[in-house]
Amino acid sequence: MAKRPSLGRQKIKIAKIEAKSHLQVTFSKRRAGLFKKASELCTLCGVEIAIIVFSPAGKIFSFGHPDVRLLVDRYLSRNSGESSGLSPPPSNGNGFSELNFHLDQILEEVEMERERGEILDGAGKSNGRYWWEEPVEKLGLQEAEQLRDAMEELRKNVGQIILRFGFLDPYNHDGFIGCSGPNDNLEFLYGF
Amino acid sequence: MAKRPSLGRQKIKIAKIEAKSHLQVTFSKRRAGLFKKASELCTLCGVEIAIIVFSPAGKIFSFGHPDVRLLVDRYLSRNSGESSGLSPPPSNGNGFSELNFHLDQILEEVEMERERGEILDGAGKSNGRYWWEEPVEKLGLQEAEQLRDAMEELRKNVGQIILRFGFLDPYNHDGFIGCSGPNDNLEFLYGF
DNA sequence: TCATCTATGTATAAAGA
DNA sequence: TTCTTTATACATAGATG
Repeated sequence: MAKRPSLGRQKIKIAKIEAKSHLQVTFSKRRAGLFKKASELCTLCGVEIAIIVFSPAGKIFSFGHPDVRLLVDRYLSRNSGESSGLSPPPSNGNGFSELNFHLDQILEEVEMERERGEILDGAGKSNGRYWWEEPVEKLGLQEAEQLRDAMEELRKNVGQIILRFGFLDPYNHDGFIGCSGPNDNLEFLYGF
Repeated sequence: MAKRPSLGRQKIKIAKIEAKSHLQVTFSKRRAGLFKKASELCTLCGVEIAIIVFSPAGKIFSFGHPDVRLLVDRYLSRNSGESSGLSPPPSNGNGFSELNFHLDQILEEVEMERERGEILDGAGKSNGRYWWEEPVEKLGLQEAEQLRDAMEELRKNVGQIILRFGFLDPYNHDGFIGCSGPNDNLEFLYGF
């Protein structure tokens, strides 16, 4: 009788998981599950959702539809009447600033994808500072190169639009309006 | 074989619910479920989570452990600082799904800008559903048209990339991986 | 609207590859 | 270790009060 190939899902107590390897697995699974649920809720009910998760090491994972910062800023402005001062959108008083910020978001996304491709291109080196960091990438090299090229093309396209409208400081090629500087993409390539 | 008192849970397609009463019920249930999942993740893994939900009517629901405002401020300071990274994308453990979601976000942004142009085109009737509708009147019509065209071009560009990599179901123009399109004004009427 | 019930879909804890 | 598999816990669609 009864030699089970698996015990199946076991009931667990909702309390802090102490075993680190176990915690890491659970975190990854449940984080994915949480984001999926949020995504479904967005689609089913036509709502907008932002989720921000800080790991114990202070790393950030976020989900946002249509955009985390957009929703966060709206949340702050709703709850404090005026802009809280912590909220990024620079107010130039002409309406362009918000649009500017918005496009900045797009550019950031594109830039991240482009850099992602570059990272994939070169031998990805893990910084490995934390025990939960997972050094993995599933994209094949060829796919990564294609993606990088496609993203580069897209980025140029966005850049033209932005330049056309004068959204960027012409003297600062790295500096986008809202945020600037290269981002640390390693965080999002490796878990937690 | 007695008659079943209930059919039990039925499988549903993840697409926008059109029936308003049904939508309301689903929203309430799944919102509660989402917050519960977040709560469990906080406890199990010792992470900090903030969730902000905007209903189509603009009503805000939020979850935060330890506190939404605290986490939001931290998130913004992280992302505004010159040294630290930008917001990481949602991490599903699958590289492609992450990328897919990212491109979805980009598409979403572009789509919003495109609609912005259209709204501006058709004589400024602002119903205040989106953040950008307030300052929008300050944009000149000519600028708006330029923007619309540029965004349309960009959108096509993104679409090509996505199709090239097969990220989207070519037969389903609404169903992106992460989230679906922007809200219609239908549920705008319902108070949730 | 809001809670409850039931049957079933889905997420996931553990173990295996 | 990362990905699958398995069995089960949990979430929830639809009906009902």
